Amino acid sequence: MAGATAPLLGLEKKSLREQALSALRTAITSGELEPGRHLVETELSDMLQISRGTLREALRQLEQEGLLSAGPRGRLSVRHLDGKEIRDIFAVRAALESLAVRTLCELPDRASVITSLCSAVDAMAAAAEASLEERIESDLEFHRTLCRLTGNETLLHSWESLEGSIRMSIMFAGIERAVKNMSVDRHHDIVAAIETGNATLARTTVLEHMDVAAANLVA
Amino acid sequence: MAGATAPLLGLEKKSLREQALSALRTAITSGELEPGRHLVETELSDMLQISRGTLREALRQLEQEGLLSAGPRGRLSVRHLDGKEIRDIFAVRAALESLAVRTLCELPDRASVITSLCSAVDAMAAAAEASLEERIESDLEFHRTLCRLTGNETLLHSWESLEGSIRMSIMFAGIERAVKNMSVDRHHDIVAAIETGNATLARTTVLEHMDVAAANLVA
DNA sequence: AACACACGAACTGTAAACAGTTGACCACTG
DNA sequence: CAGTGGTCAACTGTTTACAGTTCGTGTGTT
Repeated sequence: MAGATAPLLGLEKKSLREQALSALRTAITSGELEPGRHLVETELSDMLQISRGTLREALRQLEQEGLLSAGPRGRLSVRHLDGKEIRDIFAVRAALESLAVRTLCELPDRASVITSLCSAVDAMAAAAEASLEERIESDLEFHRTLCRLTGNETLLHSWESLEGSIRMSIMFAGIERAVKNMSVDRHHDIVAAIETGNATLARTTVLEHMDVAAANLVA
Repeated sequence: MAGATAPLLGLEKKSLREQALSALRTAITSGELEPGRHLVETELSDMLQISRGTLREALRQLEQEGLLSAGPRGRLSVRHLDGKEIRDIFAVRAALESLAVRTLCELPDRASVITSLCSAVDAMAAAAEASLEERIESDLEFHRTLCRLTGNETLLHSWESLEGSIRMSIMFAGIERAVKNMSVDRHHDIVAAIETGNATLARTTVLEHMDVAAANLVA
């Protein structure tokens, strides 16, 4: 997804490392691996049916994504988030997304951008009655799209580096609380603000959205 | 540096992986490994005197830091930056540091923060006549301190993830150009803005600083 | 009963070997 | 001479084995 090879054919053969990465990410952000839990390399490599070397590469990546925290002797454990950290994460997220909308506002032709964003909002609306997980996915997809459309690869990459932490925040706070932030209207406001081209307005809208989201999560 | 073990004693025994990481980072950001160059694992592991397994862990991290880009079949090469990417990187950096100063402005007791920042500026002043490399270091140290003092670990981590890219930008543009941004006055302005507690002013000061910096680099 | 020491299990750090795939070079053929 | 098929070397993905370190545990002594 990051700097991936173009899948010329629909077939995309993922390496074992990537499979392990996805599996672990899911396990952590779903709470299957509870926060604070100590991870034993041999245990995991047995569980995932891969060798330790391969596993360690994946663990390094998760560590950098902030899903794991390193203990005294290189011992890894699932990161534990408290309220302050969640607020911190959302503050950084707000800064990034605020840059995103500002950039989008300054774009010469916003028409195609608006179109893409609208379809993302529509996807959210369509998922409104779906499972909680799917609603979260469509919400994150909207915000990721916000970053992607800027064409700023660094911005997108930074946001994606934060995505794991965001998911952990949601998991930690409980999905029910998180879904309160998924209002379609609220997201439509963001798109509308971008459409006007008023960077200040767009920025304010995003910052408020994030403030509310963080407040809902830690409340 | 990131989530490192507390070095209870001054002695910090770095693992081979961390040593390799530093060595590679230095080699890349110094231009010793020129942009676009293909990296061969066996070659590097020979050069660094470490095994491939250990090396690969370090490479994953560098990849995530944006210093390496992945080619067709997992082949890594040193990332090549163009003008747009440099501007993009500095836009993200600006967003992060702007959050930093805003946070610092809202801090209850800014006195100790100001003290720390002043000593960082003093360090820059002291290095004003030193080598170009040292001036760059003290400059980056100042900005890193900005993020660290907020107490927002996520912010600091995000900034550090970007640090490699920032160094590459500097290298790519040529150190001589980069040093133009190192004016002590300019940094003192930032500290002064924080001292007033005026978040808007502080933010503006940082954004301008970054704009100028990016402009100098790609000019 | 408390302390000291030694043994042992559990893990991480590191190295070396194996397997599979791709791309290039070269000979052979129409 | 162009095109084709095949062999070979280079690299990455992955696994297995080994070394070193730390922490707990149990035993023996005072």
